[in-house]
Amino acid sequence: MRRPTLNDVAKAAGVSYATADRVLNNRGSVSEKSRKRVQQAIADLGYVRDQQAANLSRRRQFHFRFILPIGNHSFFQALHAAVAEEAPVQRGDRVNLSIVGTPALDADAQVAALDAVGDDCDCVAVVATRTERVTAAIRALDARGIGVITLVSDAAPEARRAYVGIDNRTAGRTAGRLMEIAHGPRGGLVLPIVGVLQASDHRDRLDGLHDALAGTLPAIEILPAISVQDRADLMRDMLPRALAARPDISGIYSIGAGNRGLLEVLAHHRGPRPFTIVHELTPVTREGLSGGLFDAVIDQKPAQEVRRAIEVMKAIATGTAWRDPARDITPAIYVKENMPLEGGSPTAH
Amino acid sequence: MRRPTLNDVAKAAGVSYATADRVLNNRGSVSEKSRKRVQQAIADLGYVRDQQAANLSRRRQFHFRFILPIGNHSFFQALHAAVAEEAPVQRGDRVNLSIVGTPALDADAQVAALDAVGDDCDCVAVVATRTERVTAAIRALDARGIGVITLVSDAAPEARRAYVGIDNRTAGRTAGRLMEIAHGPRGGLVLPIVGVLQASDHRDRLDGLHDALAGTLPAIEILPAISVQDRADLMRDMLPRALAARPDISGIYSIGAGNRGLLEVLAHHRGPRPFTIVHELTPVTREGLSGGLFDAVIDQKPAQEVRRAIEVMKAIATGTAWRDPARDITPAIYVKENMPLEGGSPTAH
DNA sequence: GAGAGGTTGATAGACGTCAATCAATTTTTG
DNA sequence: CAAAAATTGATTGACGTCTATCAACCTCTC
Repeated sequence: MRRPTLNDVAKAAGVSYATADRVLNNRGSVSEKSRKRVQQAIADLGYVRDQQAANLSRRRQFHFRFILPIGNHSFFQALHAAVAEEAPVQRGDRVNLSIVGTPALDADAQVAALDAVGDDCDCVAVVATRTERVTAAIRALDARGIGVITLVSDAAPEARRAYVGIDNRTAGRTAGRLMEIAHGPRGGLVLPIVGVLQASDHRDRLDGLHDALAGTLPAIEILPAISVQDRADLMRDMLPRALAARPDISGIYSIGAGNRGLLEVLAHHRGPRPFTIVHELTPVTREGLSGGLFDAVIDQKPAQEVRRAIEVMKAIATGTAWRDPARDITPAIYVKENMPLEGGSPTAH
Repeated sequence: MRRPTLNDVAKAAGVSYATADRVLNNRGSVSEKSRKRVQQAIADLGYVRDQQAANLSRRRQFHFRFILPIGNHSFFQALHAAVAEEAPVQRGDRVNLSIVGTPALDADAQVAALDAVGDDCDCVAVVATRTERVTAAIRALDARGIGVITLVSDAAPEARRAYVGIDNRTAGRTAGRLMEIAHGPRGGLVLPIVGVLQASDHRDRLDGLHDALAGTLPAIEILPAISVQDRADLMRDMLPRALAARPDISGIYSIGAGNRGLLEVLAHHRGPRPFTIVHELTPVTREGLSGGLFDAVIDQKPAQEVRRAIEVMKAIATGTAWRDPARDITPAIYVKENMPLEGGSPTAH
């Protein structure tokens, strides 16, 4: 009934504990014969190393660092909160999380944060911009034996060990598909709103939108994107003019932040309301959904991403295999009805 | 740098290890003064019990049993596969999973499986039908000190410790919202297809659909549901007649299984294709999405549910708090574009 | 057949916690 | 104030693995 220990394996193989250990952790020298017998015994008994005892004995502590943008975007705040919420839980499992904030979009700050990572750190997760310097800093860390994964935005695909986050082009295509569904057999005109077009994730989403709507018949046209710098005030300023200029706008795809402004503009909008898709489930976008001013939210589920990132980092640190995060991290679609409950604290018992 | 141990706490509190231990695990008798000082020291040092060492010492093994329906539905197979896939991973963490299959919808078999659970089992997850007998069996297990959670279908809400799965009424409402989006300013006629209406989850989804479409203007009407017993052959048989009887059907909501048949019927359907929503991401529904015959899939992400279930069971077994699963388990909406990649094996390195 | 090198067995002390025991001390009670 | 009860300290042996050391053995080679 009890699960087999390495001692059981050794007995079954007819060798000493020491030899079984040498095979398991391949150290020392072992004859081919003994190796075979031990491996056979492991297979026969279905032995699985007790990770917890192993970690204890190795006095293995994991130290993972998250380098996250700071800013007043709710999304970054949610990401930050997700990491902070995991920290105490993970501590009980010998995993220590630390967070360093950098100003959003500031590559130099990101590089500095990467360079500042100490040698006691096992793995780093960074939300970075795609820059030569950042790539170099990631490579430098890797050379020091510290794996780096990218989070949310896949900067430095050549240097990072893994990327945990959605594919933004896919997200844009998804938005396009929803637009198409909403337009049905009619044509239409979609206004994309970005933060800055230089941001690769915004560009990717926009490209995805174009992918999805290319060749729809009757045509759903896409206006040139307006850029509001992720700021609600600019949204309040620029969007009404865009809407006035083209009263036939039938869809809005808000690619970045500043959705508080979008919400207000839509609330005062006269005439048929454009079908509106926004990104990230935040207090504002929740409000938009439940109030019926936003129709769909495309979300990347930051809490889930953080948990996934920790899993991958553990795998990297222990040298075990991991599942490709791209497999299960896809943009989620929320409408009013399937929006998850907010917050919620642990249920006692 | 090193994280504090209980020994450090004891020293800081100026008491012996034994006393600190008595406070931590509240056993034995401790004076109020000592208790205060130890708790203060715990807070000061930020001590967190090392779960892994604790489990090791307690020689704590968890045994969790999954009682799952067997059947040729891809969804059940996916659920089964998800548990099987987690098993070896969890073993390394002292968690042993076992699976027992029961014929779908067979309450007696479920009761038998519940009754057969041994005392070495710490917690049970069951996909059960809602029946008095099942509820009684769950209560009996609980009385023996074995917690039971329900999975996928919330049978026995009064007796189970937790429910891990989507709210089916919410799922139905979500489908209704998508129908509304797809119909835009036009009215329409939706045909719901259920397995058996007696199944409470199917009934809930249908109710949800009615919730969401009640009062739409212009009206989206809902036909009486046809029942295909979750069988593709009945689907092939009954659906074409239903479609022929009402050529103005503009939407199909397939609530249960048998979608292979639906796919074939739609492939041969003449005239404008109804907007089609199905449940569960399976090989068939994937095929339907990518081929453009299905428009949306509502999925409950069985793999994620299984992981969540294990987390909750661990919490129940250790007596710690858990987050309400309802918080993050909501029906997912997939369209062609955001459908996750299938399968995928671990990535080495 | 002596020495070198490869292989094996036995053993021991961590790691942090649990669970238990026993003696010593303090506090409470009658 | 003595006896009883409550509290405390000190210690010990698990749990399963890691890591290291040392002696013993085997198989070559020169």
